[in-house]
Amino acid sequence: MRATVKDVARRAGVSPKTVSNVMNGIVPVSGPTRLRVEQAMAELDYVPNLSARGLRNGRSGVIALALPDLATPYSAEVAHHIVEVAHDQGWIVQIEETGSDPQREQELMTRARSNLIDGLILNPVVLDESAVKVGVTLPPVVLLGEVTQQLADRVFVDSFSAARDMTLALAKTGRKRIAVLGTTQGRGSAAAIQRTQGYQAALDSLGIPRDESLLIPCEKWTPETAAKALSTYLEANPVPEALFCFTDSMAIGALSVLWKRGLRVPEDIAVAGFDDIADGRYAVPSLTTVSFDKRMIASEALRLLTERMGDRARGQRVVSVGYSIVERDSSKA
Amino acid sequence: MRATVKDVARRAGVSPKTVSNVMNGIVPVSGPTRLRVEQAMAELDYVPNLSARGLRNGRSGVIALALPDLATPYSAEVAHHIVEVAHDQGWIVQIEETGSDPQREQELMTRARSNLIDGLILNPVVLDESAVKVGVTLPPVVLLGEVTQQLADRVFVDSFSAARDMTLALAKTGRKRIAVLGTTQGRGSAAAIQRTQGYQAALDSLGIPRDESLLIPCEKWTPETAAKALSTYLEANPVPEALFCFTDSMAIGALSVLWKRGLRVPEDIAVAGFDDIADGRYAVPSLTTVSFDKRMIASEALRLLTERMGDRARGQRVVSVGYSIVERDSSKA
DNA sequence: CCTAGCTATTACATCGATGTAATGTGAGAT
DNA sequence: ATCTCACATTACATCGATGTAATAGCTAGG
Repeated sequence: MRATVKDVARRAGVSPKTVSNVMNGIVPVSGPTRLRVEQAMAELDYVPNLSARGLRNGRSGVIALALPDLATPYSAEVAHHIVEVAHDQGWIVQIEETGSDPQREQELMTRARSNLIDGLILNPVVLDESAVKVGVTLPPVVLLGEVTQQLADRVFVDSFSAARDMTLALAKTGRKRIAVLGTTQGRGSAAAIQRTQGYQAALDSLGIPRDESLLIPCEKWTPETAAKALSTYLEANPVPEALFCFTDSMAIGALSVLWKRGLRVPEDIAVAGFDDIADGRYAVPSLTTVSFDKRMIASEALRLLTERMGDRARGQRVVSVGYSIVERDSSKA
Repeated sequence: MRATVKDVARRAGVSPKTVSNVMNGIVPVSGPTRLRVEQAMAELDYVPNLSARGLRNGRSGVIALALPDLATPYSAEVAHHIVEVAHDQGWIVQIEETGSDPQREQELMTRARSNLIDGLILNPVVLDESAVKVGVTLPPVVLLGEVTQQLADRVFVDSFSAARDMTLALAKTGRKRIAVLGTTQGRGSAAAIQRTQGYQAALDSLGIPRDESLLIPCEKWTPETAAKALSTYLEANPVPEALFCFTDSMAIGALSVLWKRGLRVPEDIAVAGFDDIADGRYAVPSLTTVSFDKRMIASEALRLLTERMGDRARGQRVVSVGYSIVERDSSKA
């Protein structure tokens, strides 16, 4: 049986509350008493019962991190940083996967409190804003990434500007026929929409006419789907001069397809991605991408979350994390 | 304020215990009463307080998953499957990162119970067996992967045999000078040792003399370190005919280096990995690897864990998950 | 019409930690 | 030596859900 405060108290010859006081350090405890208690705790290998503590003070010390799919390199990197930062601050992180299911995203937003959690960091894909009843008091939530509607605190990278800058960078190497991979048809993710618009804004500013046939749709942003989409596209269309993939994962799928077809990158076609995942650096050829500080995203998200958990909420805050265009071999002039 | 059983009870005109009975379904509740209670729960948007429940029955419904580094594609894939399987079974998963730190691995093994968790799935790298005091009652733990000493239930892939088979497969394409990347110097991970031995066993069985100079050490198994190790190696040594990397991640780093040096894969050198991560399929060229069913690992780990959490423990169980050699472009004859 | 023999429901205590309010202990002032 | 006053410590109640044991409500048999 595990030791409780009572056991420690008995052994130290004090009351349970004093043991508690030693642990929390709010109520002062005299030197000798504190020592006796600490020794007793050590001897009994005492570990506080977080359920009991959580019950008593209404806080569990646990935050939830909800991502579409942990196996995605991008999500994995974000999760890694959030877990690390959170642990440094003494938080326990519990993982939820949404599978990009809007309903699941919903549910997590509104029912978060159920699972012992004090707050939620959610990376939504298709959050159906209309479904969130206005006025419903949400638990402390921080959203990661682009969202069409401002529902809660948010940390994001300016996809529009980044996509625009990447398109400009590709154009600067002399390529004019720049295709994008990852546009979506129906109700797409906010990120897809913004990146497409950024791309088009760049073309407009360069005076390059928009060309519908250079938008390669790809609903799911995975290497598999990207590879398939690009293969299909190349069957029916001429090879573009450059290909801007909306994520590095898709770019990796694309590189694979291009190589199999004997197209040389960057000689025949330049390729770029978005996210700067670790594997992009080791892709063949190394991948030009939009890079940003994922640790910063993690720490900012946690800052917003803890602030909201601590104080009363005051309006909705938005933090934009900077980005940079990293040109590697895949887009060499 | 959140609704409690008391509120629901009052609204339904019954006692709190009856509400509890409705939820748990163990004690029978008559039809009409059950209906009234269910309606009251719905109206109040009642969500049970898991802290309180956890306190009362000594179970939290949470298991911890401890991995060296979530950002590693292999870890991420494993985590994904475990989270998915666990959720299907109604478990909440909390993430811990060990950073391959033996002490942290220790701590998690012995103190697991502290963090509201009912059980632990741990993927150790260098678990210093000697430090686990024999006789200390461990919480329910399942280890993933190779371990030198049998400390707890375990799910693993037979690294020795897999490495042997992969080496044989590479040899069958006519290559004799087969190097391995990922051997470790001092106290290496159990996986490193077994894979090295499997490789050597294959050479022995083929009558190929062992060649120390074909063991390329690489302590950390990441693309970065692998790339550096291989670069350094190639400065001072002739190019081997084949390169067996102990993980796909390392293989991806290796492919990048080979490409940069103008070495063609598989014409000049064949490359193989281990783990069958998603990105390997889209590597350039696609990566030959040791494949195994990660979902099976997840579900077996969870099975062992839940069985142990439920019943009394009876001895330590070991589950071996099958593997297969998947030959892709990187090792074409 | 009453009671044995059920079953559905209830009151109460409990899990472990901690806030509250009351008690105990000491030093310093007179 | 006595009385404050400050401060360390304690007893008790509490958080919310649920097991236990007792009770209320019911049907069927006599």
